[in-house]
Amino acid sequence: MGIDSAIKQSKFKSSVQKAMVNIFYTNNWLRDIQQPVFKKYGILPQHYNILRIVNGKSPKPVSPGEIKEVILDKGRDLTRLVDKLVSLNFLKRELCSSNRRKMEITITESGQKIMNDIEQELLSIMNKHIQLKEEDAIQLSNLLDTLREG
Amino acid sequence: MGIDSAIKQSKFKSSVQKAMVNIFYTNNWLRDIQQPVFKKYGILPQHYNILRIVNGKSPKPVSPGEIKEVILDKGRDLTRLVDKLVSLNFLKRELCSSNRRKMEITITESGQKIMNDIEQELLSIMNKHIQLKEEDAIQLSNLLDTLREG
DNA sequence: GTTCTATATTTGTAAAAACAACAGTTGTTA
DNA sequence: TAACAACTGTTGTTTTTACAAATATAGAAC
Repeated sequence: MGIDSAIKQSKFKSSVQKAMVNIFYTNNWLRDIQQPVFKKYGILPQHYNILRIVNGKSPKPVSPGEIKEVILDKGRDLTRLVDKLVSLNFLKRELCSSNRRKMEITITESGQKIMNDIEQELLSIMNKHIQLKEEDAIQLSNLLDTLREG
Repeated sequence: MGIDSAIKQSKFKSSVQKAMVNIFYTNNWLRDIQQPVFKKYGILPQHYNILRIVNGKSPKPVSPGEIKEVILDKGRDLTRLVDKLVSLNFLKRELCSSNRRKMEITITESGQKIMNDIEQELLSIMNKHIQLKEEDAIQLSNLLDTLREG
């Protein structure tokens, strides 16, 4: 369903305006599809995002500041997001010995396991809902990059 | 900046995966640009969204249920979002006389004024940050529509 | 008219996000 | 080495969201 009929609006101020609304709408659409997976594992998308970042550097430790740099949704409350993952035993948090302002965050075995499980489920559910040709996906990504170049 | 360097990740499972991450990232990027405008007027994007919907039908009244159908971010707490707009005197809420389960929501003059003011500021700030060719914007929108067709 | 189901919105509550203020550590410089 | 600024992360508070349960009306079946 095109964006026009999805939100029952046929007039946009411009094509750029329309594309922007479409990005918001598609973002929410994707989020709603993924939500059940995260819910099943009792965490939020942001938690998963953090697990991926820490896992990506494993076995090297990562600090909250380094996570903040690359996390998709900036400006989140890292401390309490990590708190939860620590309490679930998916992450470990220790004081950095060389710089005692920093924390060293590492992923645990069960953290890696749950991350892989979620990743598989996400891929599977996405494959069910999205049929986008390779070339279209590449072009979409390029256009989004272009949009942000301004 | 391409999505790869923006989130410092060079490996994606697939082009579709990469495009999805790019949608999330771009969505947040857009939201962060618009945020100061909404903040200046003391409301949230969702409030603005509601104002636009009600204004679009004006002078015909709209019910919460009808708003829910077309709002960009579904499943929000319409009642309390409208509460705030009513308390700010941007919307009026009255019982529908023919169906007393329904509420009739209409926009006030100051609601229309603030909506137009915000719209202008958003267009202006977006023009500053986004330079996307007409044809690219159209194609982007089409690709997003295609993605959701699955 | 009574009961049952569907509709339309509101309320209660716990979780999460936003935002600012805070505290400890390090580096610099006089 | 004392004073001060910059860095790193945490805490406190208020607002918003998510989700389930509740209210109230309407329409249908009997």
